[in-house]
Amino acid sequence: MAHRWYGLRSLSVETAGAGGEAGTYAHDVLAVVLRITGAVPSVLLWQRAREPQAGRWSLPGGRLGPDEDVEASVRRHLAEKVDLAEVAHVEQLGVFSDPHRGPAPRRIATAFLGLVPTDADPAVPDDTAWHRVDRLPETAFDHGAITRDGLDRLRAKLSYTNIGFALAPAEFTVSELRDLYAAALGHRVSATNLQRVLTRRGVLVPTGEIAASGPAGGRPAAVFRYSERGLRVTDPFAALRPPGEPG
Amino acid sequence: MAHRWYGLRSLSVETAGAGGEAGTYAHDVLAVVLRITGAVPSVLLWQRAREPQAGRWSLPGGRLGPDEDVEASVRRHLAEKVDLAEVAHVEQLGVFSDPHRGPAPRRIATAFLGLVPTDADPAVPDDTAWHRVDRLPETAFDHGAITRDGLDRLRAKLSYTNIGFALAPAEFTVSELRDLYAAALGHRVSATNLQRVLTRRGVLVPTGEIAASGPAGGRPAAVFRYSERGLRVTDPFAALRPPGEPG
DNA sequence: GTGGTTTTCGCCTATTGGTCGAAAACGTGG
DNA sequence: CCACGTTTTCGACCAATAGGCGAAAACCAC
Repeated sequence: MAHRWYGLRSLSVETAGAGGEAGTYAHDVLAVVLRITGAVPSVLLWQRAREPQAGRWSLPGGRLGPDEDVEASVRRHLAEKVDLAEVAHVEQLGVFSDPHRGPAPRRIATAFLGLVPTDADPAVPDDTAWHRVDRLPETAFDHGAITRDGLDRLRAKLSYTNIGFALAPAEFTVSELRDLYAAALGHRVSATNLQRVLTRRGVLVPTGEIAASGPAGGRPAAVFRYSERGLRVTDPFAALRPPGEPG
Repeated sequence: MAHRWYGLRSLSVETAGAGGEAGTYAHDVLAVVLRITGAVPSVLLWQRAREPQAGRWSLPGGRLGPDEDVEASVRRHLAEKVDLAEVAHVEQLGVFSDPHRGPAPRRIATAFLGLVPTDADPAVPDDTAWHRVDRLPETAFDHGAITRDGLDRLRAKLSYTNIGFALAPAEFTVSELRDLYAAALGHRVSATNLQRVLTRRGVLVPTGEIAASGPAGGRPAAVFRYSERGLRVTDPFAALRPPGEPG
């Protein structure tokens, strides 16, 4: 029978060297913090000063503390690298647990995705910098793969949620938002379509203001904002919805 | 500065009682294994024989071993409760890490969703049984909430992926599939629409065979199967896709 | 064969998304 | 001050998807 261990205080009392008691593991939290810079997303990385992997770049994070859950922990560790108030959205990506994802002793990591609006440019410590995701430096451990997972998650959610609120400034024109989406998605985006889709879904609302016209002339653009500042799934998204309900 | 600990072999050498070395935690894997039984989904649970929470019902799972990642681990533990060959799909749900989700010493859990087709009726140990999700017994720890998370994930994915392949038999009629979807989603489903949507997406293909007609007469139904036995996202699902590409 | 039952298929409509081009509203330079 | 380029906005049109409904098809039982 299995599960005998459950509820036992200590199955094994041998001390497994410096790695902690057998069957327990250090648990880390990591954050893929993304921000649109110019025409591409960038990720927040810090450079390791010492072994292992000295000189390589790591995702922000740290060890899970005894009195916090993983989300509280990642927020605590993030606060050491950026102003938490600038991180507009945080969600869990998943667990990375390959026994050989780093040197012994083994570490388990729960990864998160964090998003920072373009108009925020938080100060960062000396060892920390934004790196374009299309030109990542040498990353430590599996942090490159985790970064790609985070970017994939962002791209997927841009199309069926209002997650753009966490990348955009509080107010913006449709053109600015188009550039933002194009940078995040990695392909051109139609401003016409973007505006229609997002307003029809109710995620974008006009403020009524008109932006000062750009440097090269042209018709001044209307100012919009996201109707909600928390994550919401907005796609109809459900073929086979309950009969009689609107799409 | 943070992250000093990273790379240090042992930050603290004090032994934190029976809970393992300070800063390390036992890591469990848990599985929400669902199967459509009759008109509602059921979840595989086993009844705890001893404290803590003796008599309550738990999700299958167990402790993460030193040489396996969480997915390998959950498969290994599941094999003690059901024939793994009957579990058609496994995916990660997320981490549950509330410091008070169970009695001390603290345990972290990575939860998975597992799906078993209706035509499989795997033998289970004496302490283990299927329970309708609308009539859950008293569950241990946070396993009730985790079960709900698993069910939510299944319902969401039914509408925009081919995940039904993991619930349905290898071959089936549209009516059987409609009943399956209705049970999983908890509301009526139109057979007309189900067939049209799933075939247009290419997830359902007719085998060419005709099922023996049912007990009450009626036109014999065509037999279908899923075109693919692995998970694939099938919804167009991307407003704002690259220009010039088909929807 | 007649009636009841179940499945299947063809129309019709509504909604969503994509493309295109015209009109609106600005600045600039002659 | 007026023609021109530029950018934004809006409407028209088209394609694809999804839902609803009812007729036709194919079976069983009597």
